[in-house]
Amino acid sequence: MINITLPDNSVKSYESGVTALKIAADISEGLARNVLAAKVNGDIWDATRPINQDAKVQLLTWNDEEGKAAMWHSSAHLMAEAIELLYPGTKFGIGPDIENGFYYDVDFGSHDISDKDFGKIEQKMQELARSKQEFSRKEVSKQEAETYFTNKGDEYKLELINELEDGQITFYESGYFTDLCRGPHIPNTGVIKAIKLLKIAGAYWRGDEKRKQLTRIYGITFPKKKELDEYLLLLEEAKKRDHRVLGKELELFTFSQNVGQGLPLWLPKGAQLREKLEQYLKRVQKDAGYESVITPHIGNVNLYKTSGHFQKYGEESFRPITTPVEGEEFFLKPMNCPHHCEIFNFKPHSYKELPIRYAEFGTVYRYEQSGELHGLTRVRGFTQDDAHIFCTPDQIKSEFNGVIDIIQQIFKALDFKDVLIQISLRDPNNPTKYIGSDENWEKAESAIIEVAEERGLNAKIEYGEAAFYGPKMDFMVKDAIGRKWQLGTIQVDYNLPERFDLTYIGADNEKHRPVMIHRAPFGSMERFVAVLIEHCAGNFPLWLTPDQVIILPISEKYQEYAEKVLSLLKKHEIRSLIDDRSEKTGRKIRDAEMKKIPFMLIVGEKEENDLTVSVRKHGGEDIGTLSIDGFADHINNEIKASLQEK
RNA sequence: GCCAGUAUAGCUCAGUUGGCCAGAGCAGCUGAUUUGUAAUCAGCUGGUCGGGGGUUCGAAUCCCUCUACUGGCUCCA
Repeated sequence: MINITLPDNSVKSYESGVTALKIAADISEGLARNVLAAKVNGDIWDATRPINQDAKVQLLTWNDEEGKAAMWHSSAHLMAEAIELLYPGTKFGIGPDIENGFYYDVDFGSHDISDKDFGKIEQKMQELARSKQEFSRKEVSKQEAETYFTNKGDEYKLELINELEDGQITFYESGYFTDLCRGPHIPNTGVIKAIKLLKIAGAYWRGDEKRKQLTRIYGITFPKKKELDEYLLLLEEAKKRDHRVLGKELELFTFSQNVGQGLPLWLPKGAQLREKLEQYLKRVQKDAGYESVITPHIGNVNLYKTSGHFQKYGEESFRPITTPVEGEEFFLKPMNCPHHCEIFNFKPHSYKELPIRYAEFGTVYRYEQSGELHGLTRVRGFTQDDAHIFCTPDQIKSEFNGVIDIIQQIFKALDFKDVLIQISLRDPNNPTKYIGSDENWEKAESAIIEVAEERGLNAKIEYGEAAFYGPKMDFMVKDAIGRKWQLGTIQVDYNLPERFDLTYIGADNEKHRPVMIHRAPFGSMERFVAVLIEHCAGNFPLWLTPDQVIILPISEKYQEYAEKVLSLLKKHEIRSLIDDRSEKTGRKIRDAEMKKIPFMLIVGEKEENDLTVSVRKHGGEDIGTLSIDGFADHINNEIKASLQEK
């Protein structure tokens, strides 16, 4: 007999070999039907796997992340089985569960597959699911595993097996399909009720560009049809927040084939918004001890040879600009740092001056691969809210703190709540690929980690993700459909100070090497605005929105009064406009609502006589009638409050 | 760059298996209307069907190619 401890700490005694499924059945029949997997002493197991010793057991259902994962992973197998039946000879790569659903990488061989084939595959999956195929786990020797897939002729699985240790290999069999798999899986496919294949894409085998590209099919499944419908509706809704859609609707930015791929054109309203953001950050930075610098958009190719960027990126950049002078070449600047290094080198520096902080909204150009371009989030010409801090190694920690203050202030002001923070450190297994002394790296890495701990940041540490020149901390925010985009970044750099021979004179009257910190709280104006649009669905904070107020005269008779209101609001620095079309008020309100203008001021006879405005907020809230100055105070107080409480 | 898909008016989209001068709604323009909290009415303008090449008596529709866009992969100083 063994003791099973359940999450409520109750202990039950069972025969050795009991399964989570059996335990569930003892609690209730319904639970047994819904149990997808189980956590056994912290590991996720099949609900059907025998438990042979005392264990803590937690039953996992669709309501648990791990339960969903087991279901989706099992769905990947189900899809593979359907594909194998429909397209004999297909070879399989890997098929994991992901955040929303699953995928499987497959090599269809001579079959041509597109999304037009989804219906057929879904149908087959449906059919197989209904037959309630059970997943059976089997431990196999490396030899057996190799024999199986050699016979099957699947070189991908053989490659995976080759990297596994004998004694650790398991197969899962369901219906006609046997896969190399660690598991766990759901008891049977019967719980998979709703199936949707979502997208098809090429994916390099093992993520290696030089290897064969397999066909990746993404899908998602649910235990109820209704949940699938809800999920698809959610996706539809998310698409309405897409910054490319809203950017067009709200006239913020556009692209032109004539100008070029990935080169955004900011329309007046977008430019207005961007300027507000820039002004906001400039003020914050001034308070934080930054100095503005301005540098040109191009630089002599030798500058980038010094920085090392030419050697690393020259080939895949915009081609150099030539001049009438033989052999003279310039590069469009792909980053601002080399220019700022030259500014630092303008004169000798004392340790007493450090840290020096040079800030510039610097526009840079990078020839990104065409397939990488994406709205405003990935472009070829963009403006970084860049700054470079030159400091001593001992100042890294306090400078990091200062930059994080700025980033958090910004994210708060714009109401970004789900910010993922990543700390990228050296790969401990590959210490030679980094520049800079161990001592300095050690100092910087521990400073970053300490800062994160002291501030209680929920930061994820990634080893091996550091740049060759230094560790970094990145701030990421998700877009409407859950893609992560890096916005703020703070990077330590030991490389450029070396290459540009940057020095300062220390208290010992000797030359010392400063450390350089690159940082950009927004990341780039383009990407930040894109994510901001998706985040607020185009309903920008009042202080930021291009048009704050629209004045709606009831009829032409009140046009003059409307203009008077406009000019008074202008004096209060409130951005307003008048809808002077010969339309009914209802129509003007509707259009203003769709333009997402925060305040609508309806003016007619009453208002003109009393020198007031009737205020309607975006969304329909009626503020009532206010004097013009009263309204101006109202709006300015609202702005002040929203920026202060942050 | 790679895989798959898409491209019709400023926007959103129709356009059957190739067949007369390519359609709608919205936007725009003109006129009427003078309007009180989410669409007033009428008329009009607007497209070399992404570019180029081909097949055909005939191409928006089929084929090739280029370009751009979408979803992924890879990349991201």
